Amino acid sequence: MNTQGPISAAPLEGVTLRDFFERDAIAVARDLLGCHLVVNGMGGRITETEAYFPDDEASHSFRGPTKRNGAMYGPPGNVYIYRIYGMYWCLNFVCTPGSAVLIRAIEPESGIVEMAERRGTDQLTSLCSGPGKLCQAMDIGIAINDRLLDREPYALFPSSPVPIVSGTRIGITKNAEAPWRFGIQGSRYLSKPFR
DNA sequence: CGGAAGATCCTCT
DNA sequence: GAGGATCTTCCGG
Repeated sequence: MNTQGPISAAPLEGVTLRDFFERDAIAVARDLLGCHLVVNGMGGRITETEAYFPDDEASHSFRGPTKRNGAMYGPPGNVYIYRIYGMYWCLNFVCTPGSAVLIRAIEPESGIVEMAERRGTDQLTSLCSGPGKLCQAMDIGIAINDRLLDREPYALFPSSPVPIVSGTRIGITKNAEAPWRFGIQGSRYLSKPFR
């Protein structure tokens, strides 16, 4: 676990929540790997992320602000949650306006029993190994959209650098060749292996 | 105002 | 690996 404080309170060498997120989404997506995310007492170590940009056809912000993506234009460190395919939720952290990092997978650490219940499985590697799965496990939905990460029910803790692998993003058709998916090398807790 | 697409997941085969 | 579930959002007409 972390021996430092939350990113908001006891930053990595004096880095505030804003300083951490007010950067290029690729840098943030890489630096988030290994960090510990806890929501409502549930969560773990972030193992997989993806970066999205305003001039990126695959991004919800590509055509500017809408009712759905409003939270993407909130302050750095804001949370953007949206429904996908009519049945799952996805969790994002806002960087610069219209840029965000999709949290795609987590290695379960806290609240495992409750997460397993919500997911209907005891398989540790299946609890949070996908953007929809981790929201279901951690009870993340629109009720906690558009909030800052340094406030309840969120808590984010820093990490030392981890070995990183990258690849193309999952499930998109536009701008599909951009290598903006990142993961912890060798992790068993990914939505899909990197090749 | 209709319709197609969608940053997914599960269950088969 | 393919197909279905499920429904909101947003774009085009």
